[in-house]
Amino acid sequence: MQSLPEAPVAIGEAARRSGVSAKMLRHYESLGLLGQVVRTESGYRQYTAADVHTLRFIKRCRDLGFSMAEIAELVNLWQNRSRASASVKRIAQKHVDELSTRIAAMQAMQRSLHDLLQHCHGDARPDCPILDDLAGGKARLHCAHD
Amino acid sequence: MQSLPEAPVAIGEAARRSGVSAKMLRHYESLGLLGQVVRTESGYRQYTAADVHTLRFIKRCRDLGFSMAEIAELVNLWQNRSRASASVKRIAQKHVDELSTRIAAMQAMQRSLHDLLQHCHGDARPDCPILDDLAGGKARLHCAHD
DNA sequence: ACTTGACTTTCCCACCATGGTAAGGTTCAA
DNA sequence: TTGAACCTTACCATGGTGGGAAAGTCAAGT
Repeated sequence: MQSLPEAPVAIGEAARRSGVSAKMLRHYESLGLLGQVVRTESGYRQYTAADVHTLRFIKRCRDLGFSMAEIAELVNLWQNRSRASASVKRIAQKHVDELSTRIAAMQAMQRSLHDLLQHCHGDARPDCPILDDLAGGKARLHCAHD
Repeated sequence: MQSLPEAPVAIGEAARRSGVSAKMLRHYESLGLLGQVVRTESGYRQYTAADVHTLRFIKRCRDLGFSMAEIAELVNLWQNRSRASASVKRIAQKHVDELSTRIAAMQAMQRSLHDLLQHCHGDARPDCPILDDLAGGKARLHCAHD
């Protein structure tokens, strides 16, 4: 007999329904993201449909790269009916900006490495412009545009 | 009196010259990246010019995003005169590929967030398309191209 | 010679999000 | 009743870095 969608479920089923591991469910609870999770007499956690919904919310936030601190804020705002959408937008905008910074940093790394790769013959010989550049001794490669 | 560039230096000076913190110098040593670091009678580490050079090599690798495991390989290759440049190129190419994957993932996050931001008025009202999307309840925003 | 302050040593703890494992209790169906 | 599947808590690991405590060392000034 299957439990109705509305009936509370144990942690394994909640994990399946939310796409978050059971381990993480306990962790999120310890972070206070789920409030009070009801227990059975024997101590098993009982997740309501609302809990599973919150977990899916958290999952989507994680997939978008928000930190747990940001997610805690977002969950609070989500559950606060008198929130201002500006608060949400501010968090999201800040995260976008951080992503931009990190993407730019990684692209810079990639450009440098790409240049180095182009100059390395990559055969059995020991001389290697990549190592020369990393060592910083000889003239730095800066001729990606020549 | 300043020490000559060739004279061994203590950890603080080595940190200054390499741009790596003293904390990390000890850590890198514990990872075996520097081999045997000479000590004074009283136990102070003495970094040679070659050590500082290696540290700068490591620093540059870190700046390019290589993992410590990759750096350990690169340091070994760098110090191995009979290396094949192909080995270096392989490591660098793998790293570039990993960077590409991570950049693409972050850009996907950014696109999603960008779409959400465009639909959120961001004022004092509580209704917020960002939260609606994160909650996954209402229709997902997928109209970046409309 | 003594003090002071800057430096160094080792050792332990914290981060963040996640996974693993171990030892033990619970539930349910065959 | 037994065994499988599930659950509980508690501890450890990752990776790269920082912080801090307690103690030893060094150089310069008084």
